[in-house]
Amino acid sequence: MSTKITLPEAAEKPLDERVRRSRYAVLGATAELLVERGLGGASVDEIVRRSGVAKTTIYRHWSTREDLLRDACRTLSTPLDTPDSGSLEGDLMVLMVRLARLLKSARWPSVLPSIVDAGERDANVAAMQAQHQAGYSEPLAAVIRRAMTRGELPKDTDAAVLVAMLTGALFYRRWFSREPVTDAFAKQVVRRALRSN
Amino acid sequence: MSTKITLPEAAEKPLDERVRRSRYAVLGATAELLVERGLGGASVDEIVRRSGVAKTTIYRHWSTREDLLRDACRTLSTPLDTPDSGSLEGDLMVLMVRLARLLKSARWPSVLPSIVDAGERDANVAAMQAQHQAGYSEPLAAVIRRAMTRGELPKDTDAAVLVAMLTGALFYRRWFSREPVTDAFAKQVVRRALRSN
DNA sequence: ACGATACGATACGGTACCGTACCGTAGCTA
DNA sequence: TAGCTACGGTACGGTACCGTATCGTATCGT
Repeated sequence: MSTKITLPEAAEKPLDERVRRSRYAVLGATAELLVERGLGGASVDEIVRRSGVAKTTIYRHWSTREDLLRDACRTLSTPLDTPDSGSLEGDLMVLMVRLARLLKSARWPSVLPSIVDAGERDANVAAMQAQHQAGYSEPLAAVIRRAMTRGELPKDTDAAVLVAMLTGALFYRRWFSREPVTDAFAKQVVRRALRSN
Repeated sequence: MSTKITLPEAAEKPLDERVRRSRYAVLGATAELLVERGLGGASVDEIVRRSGVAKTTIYRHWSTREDLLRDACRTLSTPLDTPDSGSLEGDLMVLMVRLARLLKSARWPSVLPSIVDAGERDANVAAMQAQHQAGYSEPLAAVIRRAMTRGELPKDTDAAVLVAMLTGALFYRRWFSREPVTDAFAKQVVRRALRSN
């Protein structure tokens, strides 16, 4: 009857040390493999080799390979918080430069194409990925909305269009044209997006 | 000594009818599979099943699976020509709407994520893909350059930035945010990109 | 009509992969 | 310290895949 946490059973158990170790090693190795070789390269046998954990044990913790990959993916994303520099241009500069750097260095971007590809033919993956993507576009949308209430942007501005142009420009360079994504480029995009608004 | 065509041996031979049929069937089935299931789904065995051509025969014409996939990919792209409506906005509207429709209907976009993913870990694929991508961005760049000589855009405009924002906005919606890519959206992007220039 | 050549069918070797069964052993917690 | 529980190793069944070998047959061009 304790009304502590009626949500899921978050951290209920003390948790056997061996379990903790195994899970940690497996998730770590899986994340590495995802980054290096994408979804297709993260085979269970390879995870066994790299983590040093027996296949039997892996299947004691995750009932299927996909379960494991899902869990491992969650460890890869880098959250993006919402700045408040006082001006729209300032906020966008910060966010876009941060995004540009994430695209060059972070682990998630190197897995993303696999996910997008899988999503092309699997609605569950697509939904999960779109939701994850929203985590990155939301800060941009937030500073844009704030600028609208401030009067920095016209009230009828379509935030989604602006977000697509900003984020899209970076993504386009990273994966499609394969040109470098520099800080300077990110800043140019912001300046052009804000011309006379 | 006939100076007809000194280039490669384009269409030199009469070509056995059986060969023509086999190649045609195999390339067709492969293209279908690429569109439906991506690179990974186009296995040789499946191509055999769908084309009705024996595996032996396939390997008589292509020495490896990758050779075959390369050939099949070439049949999938839809060329984009350069319009001349008289104004930059008109040209961009035409191009962007055309691109938006291609993204919804054409065959190539459904294979592209596979290619991008492969390119992430294979420089050859990456180069091929970037070159292919240039085929789509070049018309945009062309009308932009023309507008600069006309004085519709300042001389110091960076065409690459503009191209990335325009194309990127569409691609972003198609693959990352997974929101619809409508004609109206494409037009909004163009209008916003040209604000006060 | 005939000879060269392309074809189909089948079988195979080798690899990689997923997931399970079994069994003996190590390590944690109480 | 005693017993529960997680672990490692191996072996396995089943599938999918690539590419080759072999051999008899059909079809094309001349």
